[in-house]
Amino acid sequence: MENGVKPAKIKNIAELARLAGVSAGTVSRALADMSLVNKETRERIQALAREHGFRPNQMARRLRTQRTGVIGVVIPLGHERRQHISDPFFMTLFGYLADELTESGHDLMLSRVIPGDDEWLDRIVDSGMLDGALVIGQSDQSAVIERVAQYYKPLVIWGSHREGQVQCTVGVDNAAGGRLAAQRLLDRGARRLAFFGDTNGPEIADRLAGAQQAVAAMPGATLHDFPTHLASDEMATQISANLDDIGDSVDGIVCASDIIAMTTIRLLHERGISVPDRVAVTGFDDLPLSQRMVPQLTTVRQDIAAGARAMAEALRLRLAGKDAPSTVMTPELIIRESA
Amino acid sequence: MENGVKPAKIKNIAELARLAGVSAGTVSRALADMSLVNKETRERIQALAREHGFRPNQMARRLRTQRTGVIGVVIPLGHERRQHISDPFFMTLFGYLADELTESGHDLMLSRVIPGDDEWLDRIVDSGMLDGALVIGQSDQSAVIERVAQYYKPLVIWGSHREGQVQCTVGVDNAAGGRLAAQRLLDRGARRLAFFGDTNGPEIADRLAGAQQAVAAMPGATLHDFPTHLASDEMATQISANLDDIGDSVDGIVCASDIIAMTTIRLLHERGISVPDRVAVTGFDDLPLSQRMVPQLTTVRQDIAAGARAMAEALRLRLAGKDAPSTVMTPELIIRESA
DNA sequence: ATACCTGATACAATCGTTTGCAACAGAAAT
DNA sequence: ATTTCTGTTGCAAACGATTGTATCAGGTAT
Repeated sequence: MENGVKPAKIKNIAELARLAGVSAGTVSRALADMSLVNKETRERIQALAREHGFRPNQMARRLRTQRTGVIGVVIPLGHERRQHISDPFFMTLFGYLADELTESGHDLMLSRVIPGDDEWLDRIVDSGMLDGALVIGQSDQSAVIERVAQYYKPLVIWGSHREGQVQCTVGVDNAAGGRLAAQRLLDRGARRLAFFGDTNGPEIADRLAGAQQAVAAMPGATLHDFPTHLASDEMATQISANLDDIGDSVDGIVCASDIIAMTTIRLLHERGISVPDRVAVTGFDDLPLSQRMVPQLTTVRQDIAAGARAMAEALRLRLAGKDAPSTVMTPELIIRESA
Repeated sequence: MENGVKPAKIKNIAELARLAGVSAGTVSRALADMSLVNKETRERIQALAREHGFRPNQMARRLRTQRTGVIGVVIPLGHERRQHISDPFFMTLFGYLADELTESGHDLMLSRVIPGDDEWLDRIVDSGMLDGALVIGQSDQSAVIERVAQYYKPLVIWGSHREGQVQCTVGVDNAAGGRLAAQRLLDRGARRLAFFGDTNGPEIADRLAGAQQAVAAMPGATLHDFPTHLASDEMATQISANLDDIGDSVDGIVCASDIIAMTTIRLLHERGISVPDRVAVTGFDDLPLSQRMVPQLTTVRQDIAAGARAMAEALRLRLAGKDAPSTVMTPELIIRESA
């Protein structure tokens, strides 16, 4: 090696075995550092492997052992085809999940799915290349997820928990969150509220329902909801249209996400409408950046890091064959400047 | 099926073959929809597979075909151990990459690596489970990357291009970017500049170098650089310290990233220092959120989406055995409100 | 009647590991 | 001198697909 000449590339255990003058089985055991093989042989083989830069083929290993060490992360884009993976909420959650799971030696595989039929999730969990799967957001695919959850255990979902559900979910109480946001606006004296969000999935629908409850309990208060897409390019034009529609008739806006809130505030600012004085705005998520903007966002906090931890923990339990219940986290109102 | 009874689970091609009364090979070809097998047989087998929810094992398939359809995405955290995957710039780039590559049928596997030795990248590309790899950021690992790039072709790096480099990089001209940012501040009349960023990796070092060039060309202007970590929790306290250090002696700050700029502006705001009137601030990256904040960020745009496209394209070429050169993109100054 | 296609299917090798079981040498116990 | 361990190693069967080659029946050309 001193002259820098690379030894010929070893491509499998058999070749290394021949080189070492032992059998393939012994090499396999030696590389796994099993005490079954003599310490000297073991070290000799390991040294040889290192010298030749040999690493056992993972595909073969996984085929044989029937486990992959890979966790699938899936985002179903059922009702929102144009949404991208680059959506900040998803990316943030994904980042924390990655931090959690790579810590415990797993790899993450990302799949973005546009459900074309009812089999998309089956295809993923039956592909034979995953030890478990995480689904981010139920979109409008709750039924499919529920069906798969009945036969595939190592599956954890980010989303809303419903009574009698088989699927193991992690998420905040979205109705409570919606209530908190609307209540905050009402407490500030706002009475004519609007809701910006796409209610096709259960999560946002719950947030709207919560907001409606709060408004119903306050005599004289009204709430009007405006469908608002999440795909970033459409969002701005749609919110613009919403604001034109509203004119001066609204004094508080419950936004279904921080991104929507951020865009809304930006557009209000452009129209010379001051936030929170003329119109108060609440977000939902408490993304890291919502405290970095001006004005800082009053929002309903989902503790994304804690959520990721809960998902990882539930998955670990389920991978070990144990059962893990759903986690419903309590949302927290973070009062900053926008409402 | 009308009574909802699930047929017994088929677990491999051989069983399905027995059930269909044909050989395993025929089933394999039928599922691949090859015209070699009779149309009727083919459809019968496909129907049978669908009915039993059978899907071929991907591990076996990949072992046999020697290709995996998986692209590895690696972030080396050499000089910045505390940085998380959840870093917004990385997540944004990763999102676009995912959009690009899932489009062409690839899956993405994420690995976060804290280089403990010089073999971390070898381990990844030799693992036998990847068709190719993307490395995000060179950190202080340029030498390792360069060595691996010499023998492993389907490898594309996000980072700085240096003369004579073997590795295929995609990235902006960081020195030019640094120059643009500093020049903008000088053009507004600022003369006592500061640079916030961690110059251990080549990218940020280049940005600083560019800024220094611009300042050197302007008589009477000065530039002082302050090391600033990227890990989000440390960043704020460190910037705070920087600002204390600076006092009133600075009228323009070149920040090495949008996140640093955003945090800096926030902290200036808290101290009652108006941006851009008292101190002008530039960012770097042009993350989607930098136009959503108030004040909107004046920043040096790296077209992350275009970068992702270039990386995907270079990788596709290299997967096909062709050669692909490095791409150096021209940074663009985006003038908004902060400077 | 023989030779020659052609379309469809079966056979068997292969990908590179892991792992239960057999084998074997040398030492200790009888 | 035979038996019984004990510590190592080799052998060979999985794992579940893909794919080049052989086979074979039926039809057409000679």
